[in-house]
Amino acid sequence: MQNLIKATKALSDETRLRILNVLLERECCVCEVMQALDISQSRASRNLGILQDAGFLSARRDGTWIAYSLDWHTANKYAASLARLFKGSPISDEVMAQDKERLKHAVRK
Amino acid sequence: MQNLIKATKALSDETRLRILNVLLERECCVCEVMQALDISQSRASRNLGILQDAGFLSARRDGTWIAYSLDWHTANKYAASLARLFKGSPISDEVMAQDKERLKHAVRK
DNA sequence: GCTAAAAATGCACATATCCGCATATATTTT
DNA sequence: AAAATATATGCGGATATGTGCATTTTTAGC
Repeated sequence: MQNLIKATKALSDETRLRILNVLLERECCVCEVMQALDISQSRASRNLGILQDAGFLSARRDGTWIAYSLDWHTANKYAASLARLFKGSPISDEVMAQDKERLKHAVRK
Repeated sequence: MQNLIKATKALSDETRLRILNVLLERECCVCEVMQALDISQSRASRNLGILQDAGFLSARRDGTWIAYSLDWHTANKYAASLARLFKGSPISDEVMAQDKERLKHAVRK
């Protein structure tokens, strides 16, 4: 039950849904998430951490960067189901659209 | 997006998951939920209200009682998907099992 | 209308959550 | 090893959430 609570709690936040939305496009490092969502570094990092802890994301180091991506084979089966649900019916929303647009121009600088 | 947040927030609480668990068995009034979960009246009522507001439950008056049940045709499509997910892989858990056991002996008194 | 029973709600309190700011940690490059 | 860059985290403050207690609201039966 705690796995499910952790997964749904992770999804019940606008910032984190927006992060999932951009990660659905492609893997991102913290600095790209910052740029796409136009939020602070600590905010991006913390929320990525929460999503990872809940089982939604996997991370791999890529040089100086840490690339986060959706984890479709997570140990948390609830996170897996929820992520597939999210992927299946992505949110059409002005904010989400803007995030994706900014993501196109996000760079690892 | 707010609908999804409301739905996942509603699910991210142990009490409310336990309520859904017993409602998966059969429709219940507040006093039956109280007994099944062994919680206070206000706690049962409030959490039923939150689940209803999020689109998971429908309520109908039945005499003195108000019978709550899972709403499979809710307007909140996210709640609908999540409820089906929950139904599809119910939580096997000692607490949940106890709740269902107590539900058997719950009465409208 | 009055009483009894079920359910909802105002209030107060404890705890949890989210964020910005500043700082710490980790990795690469020189 | 020092500097630069990316990421993580401790801390404090504002807000949100969950609950119990007491009270109010709603309905049924008389």
